[in-house]
Amino acid sequence: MMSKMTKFENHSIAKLLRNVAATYAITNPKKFYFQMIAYQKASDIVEGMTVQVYDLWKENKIDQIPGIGKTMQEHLIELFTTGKATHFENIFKEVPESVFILLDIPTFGPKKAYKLVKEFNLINPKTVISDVKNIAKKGEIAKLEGFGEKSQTDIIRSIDEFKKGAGKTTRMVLPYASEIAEKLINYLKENKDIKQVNTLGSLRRMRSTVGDLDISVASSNPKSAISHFLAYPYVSRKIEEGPTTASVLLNGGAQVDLMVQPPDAYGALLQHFTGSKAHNIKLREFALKKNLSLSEYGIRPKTNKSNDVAKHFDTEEKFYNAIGLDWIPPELREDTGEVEFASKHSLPTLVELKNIKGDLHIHSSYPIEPSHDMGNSTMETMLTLGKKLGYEYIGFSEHNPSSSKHTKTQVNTILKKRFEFIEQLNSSNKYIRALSLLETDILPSGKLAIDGEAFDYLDAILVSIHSVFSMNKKEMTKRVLEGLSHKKAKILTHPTGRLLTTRPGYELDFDEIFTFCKKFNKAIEINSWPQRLDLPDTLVKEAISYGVQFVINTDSHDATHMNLMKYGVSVARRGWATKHDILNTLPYNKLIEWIRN
DNA sequence: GCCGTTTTCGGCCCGACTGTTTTCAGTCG
Repeated sequence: MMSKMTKFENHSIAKLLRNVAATYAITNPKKFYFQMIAYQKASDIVEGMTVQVYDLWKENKIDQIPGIGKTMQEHLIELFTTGKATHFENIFKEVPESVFILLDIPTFGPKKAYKLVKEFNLINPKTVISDVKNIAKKGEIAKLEGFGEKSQTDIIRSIDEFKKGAGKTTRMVLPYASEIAEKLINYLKENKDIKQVNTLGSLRRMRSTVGDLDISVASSNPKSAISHFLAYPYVSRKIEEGPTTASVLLNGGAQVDLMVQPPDAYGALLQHFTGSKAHNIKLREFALKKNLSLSEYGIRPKTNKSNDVAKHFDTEEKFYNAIGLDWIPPELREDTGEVEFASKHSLPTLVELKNIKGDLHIHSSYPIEPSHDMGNSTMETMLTLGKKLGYEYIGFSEHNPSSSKHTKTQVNTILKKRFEFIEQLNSSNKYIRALSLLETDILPSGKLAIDGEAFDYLDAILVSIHSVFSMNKKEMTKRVLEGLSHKKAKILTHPTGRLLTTRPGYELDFDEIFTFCKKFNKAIEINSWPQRLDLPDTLVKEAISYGVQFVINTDSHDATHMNLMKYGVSVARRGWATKHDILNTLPYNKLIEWIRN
């Protein structure tokens, strides 16, 4: 089962499309130049999607992916239907499979990979990587035209680093990347020549996972800024160094790219390296229609003479305004319509961390004898921190008491005692309200893990899937909707069940889920836990189009986790959510109306 | 191969850095 699933996952489809582009690059790059670009672009798009192309096809929505036109759709449909795409198989005949294996190694592109495979006849895909390394060690590669001693040692090092896991496809979860970046930024700020430091790239756009760390620096003395950067104690190796850029590998394996510009031209730099690539291409095409050419240096008129000096901008706002656009929040820069909205001055006002008035998914250390993991911090500690964060309410949502280890009467007794304890907390604390909630398992049957009297001690429940992930889409959707049907079930937590970099998620029919939630006034959770960030941003955007509302929660199991809220907010922002889409931006009296109705 | 506020034909973002060259090709973002 797994092998078939894997074959149709986005990552595999992206790799397939990338291989098509590579084949064109090898066989006839002049004739197939624009096909090559089109396939590479399509590959990037698929790699970045959080919805599965395969699912879109099953829902008859495969024609809704920008960058994948009629021809590619036909090939993919053939692939999904029959297991192979004839056109792709035919063109792959021109290139040994081992070439595609080498493409996963950083610094290996189509030309280099093909040349090595061809010259040394390395046609075994299972051994090709070690074969290349052995040949390099023997000194054979340096003898080839276009290669030399330096590139030969670079090849050996690239392979070694790749084997250690520093590949093109390894990504870090956002909060982890943010932490590494913050340390580096604090270090960079120690230098007098560095006026301003920013995160760029997917880190600034707050994507759920981040590949390289991109950092920009405003400085009138780039040389000093770059040498300070290269002297960072945690650098394991310099990758490259130029007058305005430098790249290094850190000890932990993360790559950092640094860009420097003087303060008066800093706006264009920020814009360019924040990306995304697709956003920048859209932006430049938009500007070209106004006869303007954009680059990381600024804006110049599009003429045949290349000696025009680019007009500089100190801020990003001025850069966007100069081409007739409103400033676009980084989270929206994915080429999903933001340029059109900015040109019509109709971008949404995105929800912000400061709009959040409470957190409804908190696991305290209250002895509830739960079915799953329990929290580390007391309710009192978490309420105190909640007040510090400016919250009006905290919802305690421990896992339901384990049903295998307790009788119904015991469960009722535990929940009753907990309810009285929470009431007592509320009577002695007028600054922040505590709600009695419960993260309740939806059992494979669709039944909830508690019933009857237990509900009398709960303001509402959050429902979730914690077992038997392998059900098919239809069964799983039925299971979730049945659980969500209970009058007190108000929030569906971490709806896809994905764990970033670990496991995909279970299958759900989100058309049905969203329609149901809208009809019965149920909310969907945006879970801020670093490995979850679930519901994913693209599904958030889709849910909003159904009119579904959200609650952004941290799923804290410790008081320190309560600070993760900003990452959940970033998911909402990437899904184009305003504060009106987020229920826990409501003040307590409004929120409790929704909870109780 | 994709796409549409000059277009269903005729365009397709813009530049940095490295290594191998002696003016450029390859890779990357």
